[in-house]
Amino acid sequence: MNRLNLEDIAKKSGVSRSTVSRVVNNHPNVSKKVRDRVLKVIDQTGYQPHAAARALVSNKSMVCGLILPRTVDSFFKDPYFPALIQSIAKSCGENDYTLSLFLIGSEDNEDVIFNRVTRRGFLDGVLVQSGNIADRIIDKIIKIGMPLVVLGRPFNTDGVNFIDINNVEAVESAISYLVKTGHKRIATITGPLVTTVGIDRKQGYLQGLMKNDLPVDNHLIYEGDFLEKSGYEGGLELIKHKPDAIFVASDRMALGVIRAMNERGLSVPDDVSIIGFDDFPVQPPSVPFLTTIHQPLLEFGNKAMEILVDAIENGGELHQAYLPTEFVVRTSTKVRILE
Amino acid sequence: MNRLNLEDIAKKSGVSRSTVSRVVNNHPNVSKKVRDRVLKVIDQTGYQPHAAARALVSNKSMVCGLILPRTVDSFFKDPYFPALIQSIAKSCGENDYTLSLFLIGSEDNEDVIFNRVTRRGFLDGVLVQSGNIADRIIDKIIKIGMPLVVLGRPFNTDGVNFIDINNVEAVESAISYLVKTGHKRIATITGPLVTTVGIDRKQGYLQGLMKNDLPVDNHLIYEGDFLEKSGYEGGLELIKHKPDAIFVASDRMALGVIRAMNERGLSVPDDVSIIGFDDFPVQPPSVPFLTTIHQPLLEFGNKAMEILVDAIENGGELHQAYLPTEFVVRTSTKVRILE
DNA sequence: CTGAAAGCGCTTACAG
DNA sequence: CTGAAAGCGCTTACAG
Repeated sequence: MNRLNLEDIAKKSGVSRSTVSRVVNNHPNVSKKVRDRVLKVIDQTGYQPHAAARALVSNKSMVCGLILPRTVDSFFKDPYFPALIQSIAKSCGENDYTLSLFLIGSEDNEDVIFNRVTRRGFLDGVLVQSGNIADRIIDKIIKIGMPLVVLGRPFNTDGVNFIDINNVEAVESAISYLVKTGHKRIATITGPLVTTVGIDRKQGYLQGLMKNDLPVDNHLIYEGDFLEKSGYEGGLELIKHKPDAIFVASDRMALGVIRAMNERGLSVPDDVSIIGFDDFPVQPPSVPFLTTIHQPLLEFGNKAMEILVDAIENGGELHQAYLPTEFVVRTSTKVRILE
Repeated sequence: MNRLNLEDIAKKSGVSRSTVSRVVNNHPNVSKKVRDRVLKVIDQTGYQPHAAARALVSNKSMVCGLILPRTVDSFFKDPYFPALIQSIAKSCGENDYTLSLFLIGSEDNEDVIFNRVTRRGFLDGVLVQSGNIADRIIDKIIKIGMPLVVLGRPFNTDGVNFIDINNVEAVESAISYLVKTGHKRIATITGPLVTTVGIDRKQGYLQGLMKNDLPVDNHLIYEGDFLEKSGYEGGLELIKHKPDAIFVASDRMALGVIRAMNERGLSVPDDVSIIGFDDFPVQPPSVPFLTTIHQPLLEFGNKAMEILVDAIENGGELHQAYLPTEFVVRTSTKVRILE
C-alpha cells in the first residue's frame, strides 16, 4: 500500500509540509505556480492524505453511521431496509461522507453498538432508524450530544432532529378516497403498534373514519408486523367481518391479504378493495396491481443527510421535517359508487 | 461529547499515560492494584480511547469495507444483498471490526469509491462482491496490495482470496436429481452470463446434462438477470419448447416462472417441475413451495471475515474456499418415474 | 511493573 | 504567499 506522506511530497516538490497541506486542502493562499508543481507530484505519486491523521487533527472523520435497531429478524424480509440503505448510502457519498452500518441484533448488542458508535474520533454523526418503544439508543445518543438525525418520528421528539413522511395525513386521505369511491366498511391491518410508524398509520386510519363520520369497529382492526405472513393472517381474520375495503400498512402485507382473498375465493377489487403503503419497486408484480401510498425514498435519504451535515458542520438548529407522500391508484381498488 | 484523554485519566489515577494505555489495551505488565485503580477511573469517567489517534499510531482502523459493485439497480430488488449485508455485518461485529458500506452505482462512481476505499489509514481491508466482468475494482485493489476477500469467484482468481459456494456441483446434482426422478427435457433460466455466478450455475446445468447423457438444446436455455420479471419472461419463452423441468438460477426468477405457468394454465409441478436457487427466507411463500438449493449465508459471512481478518493480521496465505450448499426438496418438483 | 520520550501524519495559528 | 513549530491523542520501544 501507498507509503508516502506529506513530508515526502514536500521534499519532491521543494516546498514545506505546510504548503503541500494547503494544496491538498484547496487553501487559497498558495501561488498558482507552486500549486501546480505540487499537484503534479501528487498526481504522479498517487499521494493520498492519511485518513486517521487527518481525523485526529481536524476532529472530523468524514464518516457517519446508520444504526438499524432491533431489526435482525425483519431486516432482510422487509424491503424497506435495503431501500433505505441505498438511499442513505447515495446521499452520504454525495456529501463526501462514508457510511458505516450498525445492525442491532439483540438488547445486549445495543450497548456494544452504542459504545462502538460513540467512540471519540470515529463517527461525525449518526442516523438512527426509529425503532420500537423499547429502544433506548436514541436517548443515549442525544444525552452524549452526538449529531443525530432520527429516521422516522421517534417516541420522544423533544429537541431531536428527525425526518419522517406524513403518515397520518397520507392514510387519512387514502381512507377518504375509499369513502368517496363508495366503501362503507373499511378495515385496516396496522404495523406493529410498538413503533411510531405503526401508530401513525393507524392514527391516520382512525382520523379518516372520523372525518367521514364512519364508526370505529375494533373487529375491523388487525395488528400486523409489516411482513407478508401477517397480512395473510390478518386478511383471513378480517374477512369474517365482511369489509369492503382494507387499508394495509405495508405493500408486503397487502400482498398477503391478496393471497388470503384468493384462497377464500374473494376477488380484489370486486369484493374487497386493497390499499397498501410503500410503493418500493421491489415487490414481485401482483395481480391486481396495488393501489398504494408512495414513499419518496431518495428525497428521504437526501433530506436526512442534509440535516445531519448541517448538525455536524454548523451545530444546526432543530430540524423536524415531514416529507409528502403520493397516493397512487392502481387496480386493487374499485370505484363502487361515486358520491 | 466526551472530552477526556489518556492524560486526564492518568492524572486522575495518579499514574503515567503509558500505564493507562497498557490498562486500556489489556497489556499484562500492570500490577493488579494499579490496574484496578485505573479501571475504576475509566469506568467512572466513561473514558474511551480516541479512535483516530489509535488508528494513526497503531496503523489499524478496525474498520473494513464491503463493496457492492454496479448493483444499484438490482440492489434492493435482489434479496441477496440485504441477506449478504446482514451476514457480513454480524461477522464484522463479532470480530470487533466496524463495517463501512460502498455501493458502486455507475462506472464513474467506481473511481470515486476506489479512491475513498484505499485512503491510507481508513480501512484495514475490504470485501468485494464479485461483480460482472467489466468491473475493474478488484484488480485495482489487488494491485495496491490491500487485504481483500472477494465474495464469489472473481473472473481472475490468480493470487486473490475468495470465497464462494459450490455452484457448479450443486446445480449438477440438482439436474441429476431431476433425471433420476424421470425428467427428460430439462430447461434452465440462467443468471447474467457476465457474472461468474451466472456462468457457474449454467456450467452446472450443462455438466448435469452431459453426465446423464442428455443432449444440450439451446432452445431450453434462457438468460435471465436473477430478478422476478426475467423469470416470468423466460418461463413464457421456454414453455414453447415443452420442458418437463426448469432449473432456475434464483428463487426470485423461479417465482416469475411459476407466475408465467399459472398464466398459461400449466401446473407446477404436474406439468413442469421447478428448481430454484438461494433459499433465503425472504420470498413471499409461493404455492407450490420451491424446491431449491440452500445457500449457507451465515457461514458465508463468517468464513469471509475469518479470511479477511487473517489477511489483515497475519498477512495470511491464499484462501480460496467453496462452501457446500444443501438441496432442499419441496413441492415445486414431482417424482415422475423412479429409475 | 512503571514512566519519560519519541513519533504516527496531519493541520493550523504564528511570524515573516 | 510560505515555512517552522506546536499539537491532536495515542502506542511503544527504551531505560530503570
